[in-house]
Amino acid sequence: MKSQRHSAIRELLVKTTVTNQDELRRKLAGRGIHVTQATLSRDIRELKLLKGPTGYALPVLADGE
Amino acid sequence: MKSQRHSAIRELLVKTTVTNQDELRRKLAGRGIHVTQATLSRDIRELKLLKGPTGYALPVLADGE
DNA sequence: GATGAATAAAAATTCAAA
DNA sequence: TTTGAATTTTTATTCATC
Repeated sequence: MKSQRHSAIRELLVKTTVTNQDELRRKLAGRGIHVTQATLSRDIRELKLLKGPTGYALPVLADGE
Repeated sequence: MKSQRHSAIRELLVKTTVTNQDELRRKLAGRGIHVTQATLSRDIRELKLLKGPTGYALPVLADGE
């Protein structure tokens, strides 16, 4: 289910460093969530993640977002 | 000169939206600064730019950075 | 609508070379 | 030490399928 995967991604990002989508894929797989890179690319867009020098990060959201 | 190009990049980012490195390259070229994608990839790292849903953005820097 | 496989596009890196 | 050309790697998209 997508919403659970999104939650798992958020958690991973606050707890660990995620450098690229394949690393994210492997970390999710370690939690039993198996998806492909294409799906993670879409998730990253939907979650509005930022990619910076140290990897992916959660955005600061305005009220209501 | 790299430092001037970095300044130009910062200016472009606050004034315009830059979606990808080739667009950045073209906008810099419009200012007379001609470099390749490889150079811009390095600049982006050096400037610690973030890439988000709307394009590249300047980072919020801590004091002293 | 959500996903994967394949592909295209974008970005990072390597390897000269100045 | 900075850069470009070529290459590799990573990410986004397309095109089916469920």
